[in-house]
Amino acid sequence: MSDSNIGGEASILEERRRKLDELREQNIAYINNYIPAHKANELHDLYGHLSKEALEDKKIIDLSIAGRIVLKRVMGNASFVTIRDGSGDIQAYISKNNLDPDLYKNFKSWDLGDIIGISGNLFKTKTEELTIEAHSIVLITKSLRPMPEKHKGLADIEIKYRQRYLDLMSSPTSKAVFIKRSQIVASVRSSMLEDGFLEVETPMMHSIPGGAVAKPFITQHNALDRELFLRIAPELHLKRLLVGGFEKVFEINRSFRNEGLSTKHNPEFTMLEFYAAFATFNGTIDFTKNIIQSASKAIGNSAEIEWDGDQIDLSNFSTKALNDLVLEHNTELCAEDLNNLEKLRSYSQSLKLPFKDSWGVGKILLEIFEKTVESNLIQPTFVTDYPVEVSPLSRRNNENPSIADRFELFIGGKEIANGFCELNDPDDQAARFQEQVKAKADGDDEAMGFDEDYITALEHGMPPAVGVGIGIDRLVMMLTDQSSIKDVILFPQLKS
RNA sequence: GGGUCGCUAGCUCAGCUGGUAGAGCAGUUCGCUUUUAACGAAUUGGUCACAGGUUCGAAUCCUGUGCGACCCA
Repeated sequence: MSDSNIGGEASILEERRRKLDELREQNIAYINNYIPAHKANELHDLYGHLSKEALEDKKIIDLSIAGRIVLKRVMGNASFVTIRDGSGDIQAYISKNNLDPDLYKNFKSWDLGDIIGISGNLFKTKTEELTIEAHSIVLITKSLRPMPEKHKGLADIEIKYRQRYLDLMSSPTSKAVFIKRSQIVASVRSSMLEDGFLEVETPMMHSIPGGAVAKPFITQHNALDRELFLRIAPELHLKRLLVGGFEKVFEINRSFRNEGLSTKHNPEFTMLEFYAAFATFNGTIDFTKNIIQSASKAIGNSAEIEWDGDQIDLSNFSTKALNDLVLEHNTELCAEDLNNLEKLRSYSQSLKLPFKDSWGVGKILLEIFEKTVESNLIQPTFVTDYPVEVSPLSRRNNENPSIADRFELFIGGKEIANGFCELNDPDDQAARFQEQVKAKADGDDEAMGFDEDYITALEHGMPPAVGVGIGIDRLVMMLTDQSSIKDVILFPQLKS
């Protein structure tokens, strides 16, 4: 023990190592053959409702559980410990009377964080708490480092993310979010499968980044001596599958975008994308709504949820055209202004929006929409009639070729889904790629490249189709009332 | 990139207009056989993020750096 730090961190660790050394000497360190027969919550579910007397009459004996000591109350010759396993917490009563006296003495030196096994009988204390009366106990895994503070838990947000296991072991509410995330993904997946979609996996390493407007990560394939890009979206590969004859496909997996970190953006994030041939635009809007409602139900939410202080009614989705919303939230503009480039330019400058000479009416309109409308769309709203200019992969509307058959879903002021009728005219698609290439040359590093192979695929004929992308991380944030994406991703990207 | 706030014991946090560092938890020791953040007694533990400056004297005031959080772009 170092003289300079008696009682400090070093001595805390040394004290626990000393205890471990004793276990090693007795050959009982890190034992590997303890298989508990029960889980904490299973016992609560089966017996929690019984009264103290009824439980005594039932004589529930020979139970065993294993988990981490999270609370410990020693009273001379008897003690209570709270054990946390994968399912939850349960209390155990450990009395010297029921154990070898030396074992009880050893038990008193066991620490918070140690993983132990307990077997015995079930009873209720005089305050009616379900408790295991221990007849044998065993220290399964010694913990050499102290757990987070037992009342307040982890306050250091960086440790919470970098050492997520500490957060999970000490915060049941944090753990619950990730359980719900899993249930949401499972629900989304079963919505897709039940509707006859085929789950597929397409490449994450692309030769040409495409399918979205974003900066890619660049990586290097050594043997091929070639640059590759981490995908920014799976879209173009999924649509190649429509050409191949799969009519309903989906993928739930990671995409990567090389942008800053924020409470709403993680560089790697999870998306659902699905494509259905011969589907209708309105039917797809309806299906998207159902996916979200089912996922919310799957984690036990009611129709009304709270997100970031907003009350959101998930039973009521509305549909509005983008132009109507822009007019509604910008009373200085009239309908004719929305086709007037000069008017829109001066208006967007008055809002101090970014601006480029190359931008047409559509792009400026979208900037105005994002600035003045988006954050107001608290209740679920499908926004339709997007400009073609900002929808390089969408089919043109039959009546109005300057708008796309496209929708975006906003809830809580945030974009949750993006869907559109897919462009399957290879010549139109080639022209749109050409415009993207030009924008890239003009310095737009988010613009797409020209994907010749994809054009070839379209030339073979892609059936008319509708496709949708749903940001799973944001969906989980919404359904679990989290305001930071870092709280729904187990190991979020952090600075440095 | 700009602004605001933070960094004190292993953990969670106090520490006022400058006077030389505190509590709770955890640890250690003792007592206690139905506790509930168990309790009671004692005790250990600090390069006050780092580097300068002002001052007789700096955790505290000033400057810079690092790390982090939030807001804005």
